Amino acid sequence: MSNQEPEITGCRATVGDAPLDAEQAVELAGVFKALGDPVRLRLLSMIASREGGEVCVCELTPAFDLAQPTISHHLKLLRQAGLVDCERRGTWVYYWALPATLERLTGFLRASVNA
Amino acid sequence: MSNQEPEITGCRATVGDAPLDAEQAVELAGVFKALGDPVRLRLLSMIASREGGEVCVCELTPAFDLAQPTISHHLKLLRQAGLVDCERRGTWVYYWALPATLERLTGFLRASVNA
DNA sequence: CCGTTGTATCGATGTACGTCGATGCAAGCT
DNA sequence: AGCTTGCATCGACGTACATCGATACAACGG
Repeated sequence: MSNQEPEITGCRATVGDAPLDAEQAVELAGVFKALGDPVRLRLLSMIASREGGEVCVCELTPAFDLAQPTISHHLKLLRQAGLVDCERRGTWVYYWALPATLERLTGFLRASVNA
Repeated sequence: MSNQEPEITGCRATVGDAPLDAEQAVELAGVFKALGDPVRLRLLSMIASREGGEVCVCELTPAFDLAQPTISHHLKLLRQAGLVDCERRGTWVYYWALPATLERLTGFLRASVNA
């Protein structure tokens, strides 16, 4: 449970301002890769769009035509990317989005729109 | 040359507002996947950050410790994702960024920050 | 305590992807 | 024409990834 890998070095990288150095590119690409799957994108969307900010896994799993371990695996990747975190409360596990990571992505993308 | 696959159905999908439907998720995930590689991210960054908006491939290729076909391959994936386009002018090929696709990504991500 | 339910992990399998050398093609030069 | 240079495509190879069934673990209920 709780966050795992990334702990991304805090700095605003942008597409438009200056070319990314190799290290930042690896970190950012890891997050984008986590979003590069339709199932994970829908999972994140379901989690982030929820009023209250939390969703029970028991609500996420049946929303897809996939086996339970597959959903669990995708949730793990979202966790490792720093996009969501979770907590067990009694029988169920609840997930919520971590806006900081999403902000890093928008910060990177935004600058290119004006470039 | 010129754009290839996506022609993404124009509509603003967001993480925060409502869960993505399956079809939109596939389209968006395809673009995110294109950004899910450090080399492609740096390529896009180099292209988008360029004053004038265009970069010659002859300038991109030597910036990496990779074979020329590899860079060409990554540029092709960026093209297929609708993130860049290119044109041959004489001997050289020039690439530029397509802001519309990037805007679609920021539009999707932005809403979750407030959620 | 034992069965049941919710979730994560493990191991296997097929497919997708990053990388490369070899080759092809286009444009300029001599 | 022939040579050279810039870039794309092809085919092959190794690795990473999405998916699954089986299993393990955690919490609750009888």
